[in-house]
Amino acid sequence: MARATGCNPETIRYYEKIGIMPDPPRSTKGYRSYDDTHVRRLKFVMRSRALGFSLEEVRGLLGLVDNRIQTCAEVQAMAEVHLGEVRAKIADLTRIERVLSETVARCTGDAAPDCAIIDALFDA
Amino acid sequence: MARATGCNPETIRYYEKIGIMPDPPRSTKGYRSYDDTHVRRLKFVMRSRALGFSLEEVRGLLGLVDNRIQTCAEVQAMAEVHLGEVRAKIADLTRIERVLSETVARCTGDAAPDCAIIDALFDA
DNA sequence: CCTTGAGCCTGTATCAACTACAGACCCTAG
DNA sequence: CTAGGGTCTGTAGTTGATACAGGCTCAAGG
Repeated sequence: MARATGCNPETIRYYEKIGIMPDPPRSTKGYRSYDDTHVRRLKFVMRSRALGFSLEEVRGLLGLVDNRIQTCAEVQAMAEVHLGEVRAKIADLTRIERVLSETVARCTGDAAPDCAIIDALFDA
Repeated sequence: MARATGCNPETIRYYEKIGIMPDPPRSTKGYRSYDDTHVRRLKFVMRSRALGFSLEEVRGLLGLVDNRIQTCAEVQAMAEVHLGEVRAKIADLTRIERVLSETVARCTGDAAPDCAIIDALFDA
């Protein structure tokens, strides 16, 4: 399954341990054997993670999936909360980017004993 | 010092433990006593952290400060590396934001048994 | 047939950057 | 004199994995 999905084997076992992935059936020697429902579920998890959902959020999404919900309103609500968080992070980082680039721009980069960046960090 | 800086006391002790802050002198009863060089240094750390520098990066900056560097080129280089990382994170999150908002927009939010978001996560 | 290398198994430790206690001590105000 | 807050040390928890250690199994090559 690691090869099929590109997911690290240890990460798959980790997902199993925390209950994101179900305990799969085992061979007589104890080896896990997966079918494509597992692969499908793992890909769902990986895509959700790639969109920045936390594992707890993924757990919530999977719970909705597993319970064969009748409306998609809950899913939409979760996605919108997450979207808000993503936008907040972008805003934070953009502010940081602005301050940092302004500060770096003030730096001459030469052999001067004073450094504008250090000064800014000390005296901002 | 926690009150003076807004930094959590346990965080200050943590910074001391990992060597970001120096071991301060102690009162006879073992209480730490700080002066304004400590406050100044802690504020430097807090500002650096607020700009997204990791503690290792902060350690590097402080090392340059402590060693009374002759040029600010090194500081500038560190800041530019960090600025690149910040910009990369913004790009990542912007991509996530786009995909997520497109997906959410496709969701009707009504009582339909199919959810566009879940489908997208399964079949993207 | 035997070895070698790869993969799998469990369980534990590690990372960043804190935060949250437990259990003890101390200090000040009412 | 006591009640509350703050401080002290040391340890454990958080998120999302990743990295072993030590052992087992399996397939291919010599």
